[in-house]
Amino acid sequence: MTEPCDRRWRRRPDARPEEILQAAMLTFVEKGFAATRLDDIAARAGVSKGTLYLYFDSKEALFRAAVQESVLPHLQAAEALVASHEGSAQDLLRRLFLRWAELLGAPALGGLSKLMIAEAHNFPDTARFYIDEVVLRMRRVFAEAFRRGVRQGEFRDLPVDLLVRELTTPVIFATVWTHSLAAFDPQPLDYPRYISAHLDVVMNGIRREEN
Amino acid sequence: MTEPCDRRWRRRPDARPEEILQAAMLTFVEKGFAATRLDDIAARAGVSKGTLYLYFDSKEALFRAAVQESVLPHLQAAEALVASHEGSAQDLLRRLFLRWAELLGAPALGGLSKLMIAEAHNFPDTARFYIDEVVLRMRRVFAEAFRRGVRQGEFRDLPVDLLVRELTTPVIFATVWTHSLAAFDPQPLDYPRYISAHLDVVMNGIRREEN
Amino acid sequence: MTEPCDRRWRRRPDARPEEILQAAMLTFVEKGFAATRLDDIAARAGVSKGTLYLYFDSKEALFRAAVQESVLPHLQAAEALVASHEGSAQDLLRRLFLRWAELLGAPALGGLSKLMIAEAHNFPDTARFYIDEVVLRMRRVFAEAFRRGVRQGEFRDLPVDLLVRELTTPVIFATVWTHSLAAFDPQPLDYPRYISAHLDVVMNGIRREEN
Amino acid sequence: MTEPCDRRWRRRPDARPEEILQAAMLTFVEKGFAATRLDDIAARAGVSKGTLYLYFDSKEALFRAAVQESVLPHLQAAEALVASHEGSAQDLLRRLFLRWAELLGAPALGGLSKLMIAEAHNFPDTARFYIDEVVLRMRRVFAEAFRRGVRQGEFRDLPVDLLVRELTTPVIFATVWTHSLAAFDPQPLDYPRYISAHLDVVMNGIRREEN
DNA sequence: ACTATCGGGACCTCCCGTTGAT
DNA sequence: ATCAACGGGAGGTCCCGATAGT
Repeated sequence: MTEPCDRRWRRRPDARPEEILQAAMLTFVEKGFAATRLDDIAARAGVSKGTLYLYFDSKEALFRAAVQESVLPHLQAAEALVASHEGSAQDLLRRLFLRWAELLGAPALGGLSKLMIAEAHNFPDTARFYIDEVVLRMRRVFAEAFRRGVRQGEFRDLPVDLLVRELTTPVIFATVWTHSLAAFDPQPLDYPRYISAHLDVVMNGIRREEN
Repeated sequence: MTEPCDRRWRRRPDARPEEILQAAMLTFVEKGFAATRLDDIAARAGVSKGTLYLYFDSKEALFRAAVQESVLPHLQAAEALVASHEGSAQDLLRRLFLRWAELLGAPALGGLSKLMIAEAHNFPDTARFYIDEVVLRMRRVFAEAFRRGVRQGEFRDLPVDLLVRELTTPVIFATVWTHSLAAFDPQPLDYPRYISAHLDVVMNGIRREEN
Repeated sequence: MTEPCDRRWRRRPDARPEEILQAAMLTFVEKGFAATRLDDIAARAGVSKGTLYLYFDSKEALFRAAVQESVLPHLQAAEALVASHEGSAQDLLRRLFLRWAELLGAPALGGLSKLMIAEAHNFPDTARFYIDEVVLRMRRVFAEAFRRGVRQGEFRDLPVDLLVRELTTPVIFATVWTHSLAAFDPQPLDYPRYISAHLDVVMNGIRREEN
Repeated sequence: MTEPCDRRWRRRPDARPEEILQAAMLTFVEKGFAATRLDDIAARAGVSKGTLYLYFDSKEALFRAAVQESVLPHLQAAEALVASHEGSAQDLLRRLFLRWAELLGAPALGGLSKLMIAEAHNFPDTARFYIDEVVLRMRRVFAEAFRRGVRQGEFRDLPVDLLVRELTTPVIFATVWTHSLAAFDPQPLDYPRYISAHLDVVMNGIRREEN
């Protein structure tokens, strides 16, 4: 009966913080912390500048919240996948990697690496959090998948730390590049093909030759 | 009457712009464009803020000049090396790569990649310049060295573009990481060993098997 | 169906404005007009900020109402006492003074002097009201008591205006001091004793010597 | 030769801080801390708002500096007068009192009492400083003059603390009143006459009857 | 009547670019 | 050429008053 569309604003009971965080993350990724104005974030979130302060104490608090909220859910999902997976380690590693690479391909999460690289020096606390709770945690997830493959006789017994880096670093760099200089690069990167090729190389390199 | 040339305490006016550019580059790399204040740069260069405006029209002009001045000389040196080199392509490629990697290991130049990645969106013109006059130009230098090796029968005939990327990308990413999140990473990267190992892998992969 | 009158947990709506005014006065006295936030008042009154606007049009209207409401009832009581008193003028003056001093000793009314002194410049209309309807009216009450004593032969025939000031000024200042700097004064003021002593001095000074 | 008057601004090498403090004190006294805008102070001092931050870190720092700078010189002068005075204690006390009362009659210093009374609750640290370094210090100066009179047989041996309060309190209150509600009081106070009369009463009350 | 939520705007703070002066 | 001092203005922060909804 009622037509709420005409009202100047409607209450969005619980979606507001997430919408704001999403808008904040996108803008921080694009411009960096110092260059983004709260007006930008507010406009993108469709709210007023003052509204931001109903949910976050300061620009910096908003920054920290955006970083944390954008990664933690996916990390838990990745850990859950490793814990619940039954079957070959090869399959687990493939699924883990492809899902992770797909997430990093999306703007919000993909730009996060670039953002943290750019702002690490200005926000050491957040950088520490990012290293400890995102980078190292993700490395542990992949390492566990690797080790499981070794235990099950699928993979060769290689140094896990180096393997994890070998697997993840190119993806992260491709993501960073995509969200920064790729727009000006006349020799663009075909991300999906790149991901797929890289995965094949690594999987081929670690598979145990069964003769 | 006065002989200013001999006095140690007298800075040669000619050196001023370079000192300022050096200070600017270091500060921009650390904090990013928006977060660095001109007073920071001036203090680091040992001059007053007003002095900056004797040599540069604005903060942005100083940014552009710092980016350009920090790379152009080395690019010319690299191109000259390729042009003047006599001997095996293997040797040329090794020298080229190691010199380049060494330059990127130094703070001023090493942070440039991180800086451009962080600010590409805010300074599209400078990003375009960086891509065209630094990235592509460097790729051409390596590509030329590759092709020479193929012509001379030292290397296999592989797709040059991919080889160049394969060779350079890990170095750039290591540099970016070093100037950003590496300070918080408990699993640090041994840069020289990493460079050396990477070079060996690539050189081994492209060398023509002579049986 | 419902019987709201008997339920203890149900605030009587009639009391709301008074509770708000009380909270407003206490907060204004503590912090001054500009430094008190409407949220402070609302929290102290146990209501939401929006509720304030059901009873008062603006922060300034609330300020004016708080000033007026906190004094007018007592002024009427004082005038009624003078009008209805039968007996000696000495007794009237004593009772008038002690009751007045006791009122000013309470936080709500005592801080009013301080508040008006602090805000007179910012609220000339309210200051004028305060002078005309509080200060001068109170002076008239005391002056009437004085004059009655003179007429009845109890007091000497002294200039009334000066006597009123002599009687009231120290009390007002003690009140102002109590609500401001007294908290930091290592030599505190014993208010009741001070009041009593002051009254005795004045009464002694004006009493007609009957020899 | 040069006509500096036409220039948009001239450097005021050392007078700037004092000019700003003077302007700040006058504005704070008029409006209180929260209601004065830095624009007001800047305009009154004839400088830009940004210039204030060349000399003071924040609005609060400017407030504290204004309070301290406006009283400390006069306190030192008062203490020096007591230390250097030769002659009767009566003369010393008269000169001390009249000079002090004259200072409090001027707007800058006179309004300070009102300002501290109004803001004591919001700035407890500054209030403590004001009590310890201004109020108590001034009381000690007067107490010393009293005691000297007692020692020299000029004054009766009365409780010094009470005498000091008896002497100073009416002046302070008159000052406070003058800078606040006096503008609206139809029965104004003749300050010089009031000061003189009050001094006579006290001097008469403490003088030793020599029969 | 009452509250949660929000828009709008003022003010403090800070920093870029300029001016007066050496 | 160099710098201290300064104007101007933009952005973060905060709060009053208004709105949607119960």
